[in-house]
Amino acid sequence: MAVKRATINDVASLAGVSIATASKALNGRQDVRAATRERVLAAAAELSFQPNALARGLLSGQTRTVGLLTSDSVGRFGIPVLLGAEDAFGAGEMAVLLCDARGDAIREQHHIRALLSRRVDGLIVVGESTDPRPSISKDLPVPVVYAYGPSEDPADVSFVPDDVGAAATAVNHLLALGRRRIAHVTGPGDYKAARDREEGFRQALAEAGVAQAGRTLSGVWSQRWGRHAAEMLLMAEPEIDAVFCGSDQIAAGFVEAVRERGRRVPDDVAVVGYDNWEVLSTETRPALTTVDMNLEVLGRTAAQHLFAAIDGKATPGVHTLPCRLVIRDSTSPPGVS
Amino acid sequence: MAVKRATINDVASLAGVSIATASKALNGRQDVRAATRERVLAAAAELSFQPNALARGLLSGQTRTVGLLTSDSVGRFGIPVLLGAEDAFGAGEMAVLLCDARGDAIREQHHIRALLSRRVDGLIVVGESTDPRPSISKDLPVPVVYAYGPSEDPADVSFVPDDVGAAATAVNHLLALGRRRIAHVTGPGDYKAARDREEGFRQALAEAGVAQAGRTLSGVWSQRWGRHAAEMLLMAEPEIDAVFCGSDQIAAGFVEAVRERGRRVPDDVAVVGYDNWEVLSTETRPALTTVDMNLEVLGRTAAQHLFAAIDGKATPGVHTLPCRLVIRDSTSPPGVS
DNA sequence: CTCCTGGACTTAAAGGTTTTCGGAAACGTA
DNA sequence: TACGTTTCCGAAAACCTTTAAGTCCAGGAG
Repeated sequence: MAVKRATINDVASLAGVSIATASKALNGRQDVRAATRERVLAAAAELSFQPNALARGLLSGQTRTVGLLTSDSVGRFGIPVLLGAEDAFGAGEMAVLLCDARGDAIREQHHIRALLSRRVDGLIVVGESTDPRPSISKDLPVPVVYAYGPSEDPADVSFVPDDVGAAATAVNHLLALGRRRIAHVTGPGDYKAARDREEGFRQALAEAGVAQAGRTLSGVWSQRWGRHAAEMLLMAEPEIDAVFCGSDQIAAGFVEAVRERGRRVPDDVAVVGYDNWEVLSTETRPALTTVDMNLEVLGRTAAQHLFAAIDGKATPGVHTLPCRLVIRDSTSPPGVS
Repeated sequence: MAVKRATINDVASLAGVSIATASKALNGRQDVRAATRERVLAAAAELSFQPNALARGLLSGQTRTVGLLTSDSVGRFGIPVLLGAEDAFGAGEMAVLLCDARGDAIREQHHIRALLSRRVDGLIVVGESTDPRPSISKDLPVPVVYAYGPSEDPADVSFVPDDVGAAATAVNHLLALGRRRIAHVTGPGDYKAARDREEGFRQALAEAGVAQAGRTLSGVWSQRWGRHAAEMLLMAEPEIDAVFCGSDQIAAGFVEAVRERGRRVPDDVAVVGYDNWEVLSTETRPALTTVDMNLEVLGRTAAQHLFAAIDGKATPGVHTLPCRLVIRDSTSPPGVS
């Protein structure tokens, strides 16, 4: 805790010039003599002057601040997006105002008003799932970009991971390894993520002319369900040689149960997960081949697009961003290719 | 995207009063007639007027905004603290400006300047570990509170979890269950967290007059190390009946290896973890008894204390906050008390 | 010598809000 | 009527910065 903050007035006094000249010198404008500029800069340094962003914003109408509205406190998906966004912004001179609505629409409205009153230049809305969510863009004086969870309104700008494509890629990887009896274990069917991933799974199999092994098993996003599903599956369809799981949690439970049953991963059953949640995917035995949704990239892209929108150049629609298959030992053991 | 923002001037015009009167009406001040206030409020609602926080802040010198400076992008510890802080702030009308320094001192300085130029009312610094970190409070015009990772300067205000006390509580829990051959497996010794937890472990054993089973095993914070340690320990000290692990990751690996060796948890070996990282602690078999550091509470407390500091009433020093032992089946199976 | 040009600097306004202070009207009292 | 008091409202300053417009002066052209 130190002294009073210096204003440009103090700087100008100390340098013996008017505030206008001080402003010009500090902002690198033209009509100021080199010697004068030196004096002003020295004075500013001496007083450790920091221009008041409030006054500046009041005048320019731009705060160089964006609001980030999230709904999933737990942050499993929101946090990477947030980091990516913060990354893109931090590179420049933007700042991020963070708000967590805790899934409550009232609280969300409250936060939106607070952000607007702070005159943010734009808004990023991070969903807690890939299911479309109600739009908030109507009647807002600033542009909005949706990340991970898209807006229901196609006129809005949304960025989502390509779950369908990534699932297909994962299955193609299994097919390329020669697996032909591939099962699917996933989360609740009321998640769009579960439905999309199943669709990608089906598409890839259909394209290859391979039949699905057993029926899709829908449960919850937990290791427990993964274990349970593995036991059921090994009982009902003992000949399966691969499984595509809808999440790393499910996959982690699955490989554990497979091991306990005395079957080998990947030799007997290859397993692919989803999310690349490192604490799970790299710590299972064997480590999981899994889909990384590139959420940081998604967040960064959303942020960059928000810049464009602020500058008036928005490209509406739901943009799907590619995911990336991370190949580890659960499909392709070391030394085998 | 909608129309121009209304100013208090527009509201005043519409209501047929001066801006001074409009301001007083909107802020619930005294000397304005009830009928006039009604008119102003109606006008404000009609124009959906939002006072410009910049102008207000410029005048009052208070932005009702705080900066949150974090160093651990991955967010294992920072995020709950952040959420707690956001919670405490959000209840009022505060907003949080989030900055991630990525562990880089230069970037940190950069962020501090940016936050100061935005005239934040205070700063919360979230550490990535409980190891003391360099102070940034010198010569800052706003109060600073450190959360999770304390400042090196004892004149600063820091809030940290009580690792020593929590470890002792965990061990006392094991002692109360009748265990007497208790081992300790933890992370790298250059982490203060590892040293503190070991100290609590030792204190509790000493107080009970019980000897430690084997030597403390220091490794890394991973499941792999937990499994490895379990194998070594079961070999070297087969008579152990309990283990206190320095993290849930280690504990998760530990119980897994114990199970594989055919020993039962908790019947043969009781296991306590640390962190209450739910994806691990509730999904192991059996679910882990573990220490919850109450990080949300810690964040909330830090935020509340920052309020106090902004109002001029700071209480310097390192404040330790109690943790909470979450008892699950890895020490106390269902049906047994 | 006058006029113009251009450089270096200053004055003043603007941005939106709060707050102090003064003014005016209404009313009661002497 | 004159005056004091209360109640309500408006004018203007203040917060800090940027910028358009204006001032002043030296020097060059005519």
